Amino acid sequence: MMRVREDAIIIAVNRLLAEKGFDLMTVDEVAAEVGIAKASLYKHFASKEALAAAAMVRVLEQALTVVKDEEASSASPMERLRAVARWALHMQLSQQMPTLPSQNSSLRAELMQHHRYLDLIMQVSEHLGDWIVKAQAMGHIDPQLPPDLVLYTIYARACDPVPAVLKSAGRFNDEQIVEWVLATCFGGLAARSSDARAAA
Amino acid sequence: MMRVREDAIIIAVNRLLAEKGFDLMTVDEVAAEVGIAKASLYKHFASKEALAAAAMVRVLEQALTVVKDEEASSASPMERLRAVARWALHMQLSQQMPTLPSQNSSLRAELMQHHRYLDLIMQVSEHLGDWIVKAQAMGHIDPQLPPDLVLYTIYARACDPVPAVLKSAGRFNDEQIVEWVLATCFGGLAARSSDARAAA
DNA sequence: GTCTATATAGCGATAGAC
DNA sequence: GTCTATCGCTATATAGAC
Repeated sequence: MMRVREDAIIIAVNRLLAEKGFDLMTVDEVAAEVGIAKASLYKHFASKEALAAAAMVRVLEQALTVVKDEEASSASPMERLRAVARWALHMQLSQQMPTLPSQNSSLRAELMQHHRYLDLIMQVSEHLGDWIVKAQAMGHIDPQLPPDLVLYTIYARACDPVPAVLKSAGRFNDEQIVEWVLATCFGGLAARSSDARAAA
Repeated sequence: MMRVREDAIIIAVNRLLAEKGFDLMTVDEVAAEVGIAKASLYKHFASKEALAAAAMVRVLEQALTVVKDEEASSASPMERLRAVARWALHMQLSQQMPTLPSQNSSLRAELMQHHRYLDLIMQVSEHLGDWIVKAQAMGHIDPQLPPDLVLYTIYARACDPVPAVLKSAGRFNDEQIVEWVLATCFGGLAARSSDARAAA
């Protein structure tokens, strides 16, 4: 019962974080969206930062599910990385990816003490990191790039501003935007030899 | 005299925007950094949004200078694009690139009415857009990518979170970080045929 | 646990003297 | 134009009744 209510709260927080971000989201809005009083909210979560942390935990749990589904598939490490990046881009375009400002120190402090958050980040990172080194060994990911750089670059797709800008331009639908951004992320802006063949 | 004072204000705003972002920057901090009273600040700029707009105009003027320097050089369109992206990454890493939240509506509304800001954005975009189509015609930039996608992807390097994360990891210096991020932006994460040769 | 009502504080912006 | 002092508002968080 209490769990159901808290789920509703987290879903509302998630939506508002995706829509306006942490700084512009107000606790009053969250309470209004859930349909309860603000004081009741604070019976479930100690602070605004705790609300954001709970939303991040939720999306990381979803991410871990996606990761484990890929792990159980027959896809190659490179294909798995693309699949996770594709999922993150879809989440972002459908306003379901909460984005937190990396600059807000009070929020960072709370997240760094949130054990479940840290544990989930570590679990996801370990799976992705494993895929990255394997994909590099197979020659699918550039073996000269530091694995951390590859990992952060994929993580950054979750808060990439390009999809939203492309969407507001209105010339592409969500599927097309995701594929374009994936193409620039993994393929780069520069032409490849295969591009020359395709263009010819 | 008034111009000198306003320059000092804009420089302070620029630094604070780069450090904490618009929402966490307070007008009191700006006044303290400049060394004047807050009320005096408001004699020069009508609002906090106007302060941010002035900082954006300043950095866009610098960007336009970089663009025109490249235009006057003998570099190829592709090399010019790389050079501008490199400049933006250096500005970001040295805490001189003001980053504005795309979600803040009051700020967006003010910027969309700021003629000089819009004019500068347009000028820079026209130069970059010209280079992009030329680089595509020369086969240096993937001709299958929409030019707008390429433009936004390059603009996004100015607020890419990856450089700061790599820097905080502490394993690379600024020069190396810039080159790694440029490599992923233009070359992509996936291996190229030339990578296979280099790795062998 | 839920509510109404309120405490507390920070911030953007202004008044008014000099 | 600069200052001190303050207004007015909003937002986080809490008190206390039910």
